[in-house]
Amino acid sequence: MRVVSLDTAGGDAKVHDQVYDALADALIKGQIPPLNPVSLRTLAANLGVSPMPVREAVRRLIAEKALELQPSNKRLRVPDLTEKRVLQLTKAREWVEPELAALATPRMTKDAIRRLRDDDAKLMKALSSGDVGGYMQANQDFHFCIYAQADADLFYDLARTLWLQVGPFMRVVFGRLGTVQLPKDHHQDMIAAFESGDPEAVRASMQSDVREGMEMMLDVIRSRAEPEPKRRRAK
Amino acid sequence: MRVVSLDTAGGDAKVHDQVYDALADALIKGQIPPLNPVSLRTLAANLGVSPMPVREAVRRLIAEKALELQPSNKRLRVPDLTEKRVLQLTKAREWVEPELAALATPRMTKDAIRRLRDDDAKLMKALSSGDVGGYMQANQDFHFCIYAQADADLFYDLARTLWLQVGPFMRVVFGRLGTVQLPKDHHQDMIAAFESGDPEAVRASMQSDVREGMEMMLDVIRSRAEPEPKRRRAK
DNA sequence: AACGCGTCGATGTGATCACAATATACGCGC
DNA sequence: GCGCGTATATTGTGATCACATCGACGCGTT
Repeated sequence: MRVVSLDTAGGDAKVHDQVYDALADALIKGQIPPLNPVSLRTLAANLGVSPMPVREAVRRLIAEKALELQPSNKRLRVPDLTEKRVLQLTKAREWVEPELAALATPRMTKDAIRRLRDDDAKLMKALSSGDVGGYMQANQDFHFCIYAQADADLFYDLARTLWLQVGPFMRVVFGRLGTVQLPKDHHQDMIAAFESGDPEAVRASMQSDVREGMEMMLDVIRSRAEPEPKRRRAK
Repeated sequence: MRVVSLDTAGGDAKVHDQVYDALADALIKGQIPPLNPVSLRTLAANLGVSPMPVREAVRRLIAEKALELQPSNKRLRVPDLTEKRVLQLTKAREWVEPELAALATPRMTKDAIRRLRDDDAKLMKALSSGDVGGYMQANQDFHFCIYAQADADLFYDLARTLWLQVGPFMRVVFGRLGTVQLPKDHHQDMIAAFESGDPEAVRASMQSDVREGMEMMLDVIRSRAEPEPKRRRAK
């Protein structure tokens, strides 16, 4: 199964941007597991383009730490997460995402709030049916629907790069825990806070939401004495 | 005068990394003014390499928003700063850099503090002699000497990308204000706080330092009704 | 002298070729 | 059967070529 594919919609979009979007999407959804090797030519062949635009997309993802180049050998792969790194990612997410949510609060439209309810419904549905992919998609849609309203592109992009780094690991977390024992999210509280227009309540809900998610990830990181060296190759 | 040059030291460092370092250094020091056009081939010729590694370095800098591609026409240039963007950069810097300083506090070695004193001395010297380049260099050394001690690479890199974005504009600020009427920095307070090992005092000093610098920048942004369309080409 | 239009040059982008370095697979010897 | 060295394949990197597109400049006309 190919986990990456090109969006063949727009005609004049740069190829390397399409490749970037495809790769970023696959990463943020956790479709490419940590430590999974990636090669320029293989990707290029799968996407039906020359290695050139793939190089540019990959260079960009490396800059965002969504991919890494192994030091001695020069293989390209999805980075692994250390405990130290998770703690930093947690701190960063606990700052930007509540900030974005607070900024978005006075700008939330009725339509956006409706989309939030819709996304949360999809999320609950995916949760009860054990659909990990659907859960991650709905959760991502929920959060970034909020962040898009904040009108703060620098913070938005920062949040994006942070999700790009935690994405591959979220799938691992669900693999260990399953969707059954997920703690209750704070989406309902958040929606209520949006409707009453209380930025600080929104901020608090978002921070709890982020914190609890990252605590789960931290537990998984700590619990793996040694990661199984089994590597699946996503092609 | 060529504002970018390759570090010809290490032999096995990738060329595109050297190009990146050279460009990033020039940008962070404000040696390339905002809106200054940049071209792959010109840079490649100046650096004595093929356009290929320059493309990769530039792609990385675009990802970090240190360079931008004009939308309709496809020229490459140093981004301009809007008021909205400065406000976001201020918020971000006021969070990461005090955080880094606080993290660095218990890890500060005698040697690092000595370097701080040294950098601050250079800074004062450059200030009194009106040496803008020397001032920016010393200020950068001072801050990143601290950040390097924090042992938090995610935050460190974030601070770096933020400086990359404000760098070109700092030079503009000094061009408007001159080095004479700079407000007193908080470097002395900070050094004292480091020596007494008080993270919160360090954090407060750093935040004031960042805030006042960014307020100066914001004033300059606001004061320019229309920027002079005069563009110098740095070659 | 001012304006319009066409040409030329320069730009970013993509494809292809070449190369050194390394991982992987294979086969030989023990 | 197992260890190890060699050979092959694949990797990322850099250079060069080709091309569509846009800006700049100059010439011509009014």
